[in-house]
Order: sequence, then C-alpha cells, then structure tokens
Amino acid sequence: MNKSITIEDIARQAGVSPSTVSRVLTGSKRVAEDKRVLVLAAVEQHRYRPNSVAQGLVRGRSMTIGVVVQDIGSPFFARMVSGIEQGLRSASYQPMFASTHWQDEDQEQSLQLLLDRRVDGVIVLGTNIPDVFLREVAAQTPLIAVARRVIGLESQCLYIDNQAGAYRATRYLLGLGHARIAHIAGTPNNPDANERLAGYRQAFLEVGMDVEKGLIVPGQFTEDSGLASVEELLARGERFTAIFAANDQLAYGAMLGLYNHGYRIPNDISLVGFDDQFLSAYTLPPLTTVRQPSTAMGQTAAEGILRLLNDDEALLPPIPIDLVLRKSAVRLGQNS
Amino acid sequence: MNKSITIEDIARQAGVSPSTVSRVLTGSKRVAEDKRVLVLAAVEQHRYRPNSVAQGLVRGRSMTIGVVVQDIGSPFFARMVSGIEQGLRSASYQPMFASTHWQDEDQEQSLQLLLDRRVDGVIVLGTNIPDVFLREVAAQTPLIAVARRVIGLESQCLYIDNQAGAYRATRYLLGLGHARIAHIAGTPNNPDANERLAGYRQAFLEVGMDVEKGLIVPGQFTEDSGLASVEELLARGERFTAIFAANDQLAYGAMLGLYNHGYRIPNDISLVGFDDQFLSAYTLPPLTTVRQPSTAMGQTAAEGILRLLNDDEALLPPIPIDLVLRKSAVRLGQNS
DNA sequence: AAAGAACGGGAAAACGTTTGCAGGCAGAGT
DNA sequence: ACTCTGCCTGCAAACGTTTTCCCGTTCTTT
Repeated sequence: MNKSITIEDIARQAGVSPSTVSRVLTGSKRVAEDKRVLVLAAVEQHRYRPNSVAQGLVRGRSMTIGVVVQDIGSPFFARMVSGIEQGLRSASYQPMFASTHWQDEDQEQSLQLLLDRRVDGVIVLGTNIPDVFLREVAAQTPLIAVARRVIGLESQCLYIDNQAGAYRATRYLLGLGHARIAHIAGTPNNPDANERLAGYRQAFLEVGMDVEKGLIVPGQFTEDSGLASVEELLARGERFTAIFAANDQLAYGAMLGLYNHGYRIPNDISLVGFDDQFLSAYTLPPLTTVRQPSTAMGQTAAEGILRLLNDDEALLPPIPIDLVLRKSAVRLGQNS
Repeated sequence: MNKSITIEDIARQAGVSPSTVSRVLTGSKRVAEDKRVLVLAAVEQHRYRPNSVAQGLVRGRSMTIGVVVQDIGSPFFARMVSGIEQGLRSASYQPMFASTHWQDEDQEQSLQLLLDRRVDGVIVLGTNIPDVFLREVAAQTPLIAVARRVIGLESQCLYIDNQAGAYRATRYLLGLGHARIAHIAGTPNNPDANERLAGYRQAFLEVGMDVEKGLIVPGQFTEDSGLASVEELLARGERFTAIFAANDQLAYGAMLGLYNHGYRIPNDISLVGFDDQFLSAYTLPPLTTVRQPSTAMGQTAAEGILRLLNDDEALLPPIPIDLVLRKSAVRLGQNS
C-alpha cells in the first residue's frame, strides 16, 4: 500500500551502499565519520526505521515471545500478562498474545500460530493444551508454562501448590471453629479446581472429620456461578457457617448471594477465596483469600524465558503460598 | 538454534520445486493430484509449517494488528483487548500488544516498535500519545483510536461522550433528591476525567444550583485513591448524601471507605460510578453506574480496522451512553 | 491433422535486511 | 620505493517464502 522507504533509499541519498547504512544503524562495525553523519542525516530526514520483519528473517530471531492465554479478559490473567510485559521490556523482547477464550480447540491452534511466526520463545498461561504437545514444542523452542504443570517439563513450569493452598485455607476455617464449611468448587476437570478440592478434603481428613457431600457444589470459576452455587446451597436448606470458594470470582458471586438473602459476612457466614485478585482488598468486607501473586508470576516467567533464550536453566523459584487474612472470615460465634 | 525445516526440504522430498509446494499450500493454482498428495505427505510427515516471517516479507502484509494499551493489567482495558482479539480472530489477523504502564515516554516508543514490525494496522487504547504523531501514523497506516479523541481523525475514533454520561449520572442523583453530591474526580489532566467533571458541573448548572468546591476531590482512577478521597471528605467534615465517582475503581475504594466508617450504601449515602466494569454487578450493593461497553468497543474497533484494511471507511457506530441502575443509589430519605 | 487454448510446473526474481569476503587505500616499517 | 597491516566499504549471498514468467504437454476445436 504505502511504499515504505527502505535501506536502499537511504543508501542512495547518502551516497553509500546499503551495507554501510546497516553498519551505521547496528553499530556492528566502524564507519568513517563523514559517511556516518550523512547516513544519519538521511535516516533522520526520512524518519527511516529498519523493517523488523526483514531483520527477523535474516537474523533468525524475531525478538518476540509468544504468549498463549486462556482468557485475557480475566483480571487474573491480565495481571500476569502485565507482569510478563514488564519483565520482557528491559530485554527489548516483545510479547505477542493469543487469547483462546476458553475454547479448547483454539488453544493448540493459537500456539501453532505463534510458532508459525517463529517466536523466539513461548509462555503458556493456564490452558488445556495437552502435555504431549507442549513437550514437543519445548524440545524445539524455549517454553515456560505458568499456572499449570506439564509432566516431564517440571523445571519449566511455574505454578503454586493449589492443594496446599486450599488445605491451608480450610484448616484456617476449621481452626476458627467452623465445622460445616461449604466448598464452591471450580470448573469440573480443571486441574486447579481438582487440586483445590483435594486440599479441602485433605484438611477435613487430617482433623478426622468427614466432608459432607452436600456441602460441595460444582462451579465454573465465574462470579455468576458463585452466585448460583449459594442459591443452590440455600435452596437445598444446607446448613453451613463458612464457605471456601475455589477462586475469588466465585467468592464475589457468593458474597452477593449471601447479601441478597440477608446473610452478613463474616457475622453470619465466614468466607475464604483463592487467588487474591486485586479487587479482593476492596470487597465488603475485604476478602480473606489464598494469594497467587499474578503479576510477580508473570514477571518471573519472563525472566525465566530470557534465561532459557540464553541457554541457561529456567531457574524458576518456587512460589510461596500465602493466606491473606482480611475481614471475611472470623471465629465461629464471634459475631458482632 | 534449531534447524527449522523449510519449503525446500519438502520440495526435495516430494521431488518437486518449491514453487509447487507453495502452490499446494496456498491453493493459488491447480497442481496435479499425484504431486499434491506427495507434497501433502511430506508436509504431514515433517509437520512443516510455512514461516510467517518470510511470508510477511514477500507478501508485504504481516497479518498483524498492533495494539497499544495504556495498562493491560487494568480490567477495563483487558476487556477491550479481549474484544479486539475476538473481532480479529475471524479475519485471521493477530493482535500484537504493547502495554505502556502509564509511562508517557514509553507510549510513543511502543507504537513505534509496533510500526517497525510493519503491522498492517494499529489500534490505540487510551494513551497520551500526542495527536500530531497519531495523525502522521494514520496517514501511512490504518489506525483506530479507542477511548480517546484525536483532532482531525474523528472518523477513526471510538469513544463515549464522557460529559454526557457524567451529566446523566449527576442528573439522576439530583432527580433522586440529592443536592449535596460529592465528586471524586479522575486523574488530573486526563481528558476523560476533565470531561466527566464538566458533565457533573453541567448538571448542577442546568438545575440552577451551585457546585460546592469542597465536594470535589481529585483522585487517580484507582481503588486506593477512591478510598483516600472518602477519608479526606470525611476528615474535612464535609456533608454529602451522595457521591459520583469518576470511574468504578474509585467507587470501589469509596465503598470500602464508607463501609469502614460505618456508612451504609445506599441507606446513608448513594453512590454512582462510571464504566460499568464487570465486577460492578457484584459489589455490595451492586453499583449503579454509567456503562462503557468495553468488550463491545474492542470488537467494534477490530471490525473498523478490518474495514480500513479493506480500503473502506471505518464506519464506527456511535456508542450509546447508558446508565445502569442497580442498588447503590436511592431516593433521598428513602432509607430502609 | 493442424492450430490454438489451457494447463501444470520449474527457474528466477523479489521482499528488506545482515554479514562474510575481498578489494582499495592510506600509513607504517624497512 | 616496496611490502605489510589495518581500516573502511562495496559486492553478493543468504534468510524462506511467493509469484511472475515462460516453456513444454495435453486437450479442444475445426
């Protein structure tokens, strides 16, 4: 469409060869001062900028990192993405995203699209892309998986211990005297959801109590699902004094459901979430939740991929789990 | 690093020329069935995928749309981005993002970086990139600006009428009998913030009331700023029965501030926000707010850029402003 | 059966860079 | 003066595709 100006145009105007222009711009070799200023002047005048695509082709590196995200619209992933961007910026790599909007079929294809562009590395956030495929990719290209585990690629995965986190949250509620603790579970078959459920179960097991099947309701990791789950619990007439939600979004929905029915948090019902989304500090009351440091994880992933690009080990540090105590859970009987 | 296999390898194995392989893959010309299957077999066997970078170079189109975002970590922009991604997907264009994290200096550079990669079009979300620069870019490359106005480029801008929205919100509160309406303003010098403030003022003007200077507090478009503003208002001993916050994030902070001081919404204080972020339907109580349909705006922008790429007009439809009535604002005196 | 059209496919140019190679030229050493 | 260095710079190859051009076959048509 628009004839963009090329290195050749600059060379012609400066009266030198394209090679010289290239050398001036990349600084790869000394160039006589007089030609240097001539070239620079021409560059300035035409606002010439080298074509990265052509550079990428000849250099064999695109200075691009592909990022596959399950849903970039979700605040949790958005913050990770933000962390990745920050981590990459200093190294002058640029992230290229492909969001899959939870469509399983799209995910593998999205990754493939990025690979077609010969990205120099790949960061995968969540997603259900099969392990096999990720292993194959990792054999060819630096790859880091965040918020998921890939068998055989453990050193390149960055994830929190979901079960331990859920265990910790549940134990905390038990420790506050709650016994009838409902669990709003996450999306069925999602590994995170399963592990968190397992942590919930483990806590009961360890204190020698049975988990009551009726107190576990399946959800979808979304706000409206949290709302619906509370409605279901209430409609069924289940009795409970606390809720452990598999993520904060479910917790938000649960809060609204309880509020609508006149239950107060934490006076009537205690609530603990998972993720510590940014907004969780601003709910009413502020939400007690298991922290998953999304921005930091993104940044760590970026640093890891840079190391891999350098032929080093990824060296991903373990992520400490942390229960953030706010106002939504309180000792049983300690009502206002 | 890893010797990627090329079209030449496939050609050799299939016993044809690279041209033929290309033709089979792009379908640009008929090729004999026997060679076709041979080529396809070789492609399959080696899992060959054409190098998009090389394609981009020769075709002169990269099938990439650059997206400059002020802060991809903010839910508002994240949803727009998600909308863009969806809108582009069907056309097999892929978005490439550059987030600027509110650093003004970075913004122009981010856009430049995208242009260096010869993106086929650019979508700018917010940002403070100077109008002049955007006009220059737009002269060369299809460009759409979302959530901002660029003088001389109006037909390629997609933004809501901030003043009208703010006016509507304020009139609504006035109509509910509130007279002492505080305004938590947005980031100073931000055009959105200014326009919303103007809308607030306009509403008072029209009903013949004076705005009280002490009831306007400057904020930063963030939750903690909303919290701080309420603290300030309260500390100063200002009397007010309603708050209009310049965006939802400020409103969230304000809610927490009021809650901390024992004020109930809407019984004691009515509150109206701006943006209708996703979570606003789940606050306690759900927030009455001016709707800015972020995902839809992203999608519209994507469709617009596709039209521009087609040498059509952008044809961006006007965005209707909409006051979403929920539970956070109520007639004065109508306490529970 | 001859002439023309239609088709299939290979060679080579092109896209815009970077970079290895070698030539030219000036200064230094003998 | 002659060669030896060393610095600068141009030529041309390379990166991996697509696409134009052209040539040889085969199929129609009369």
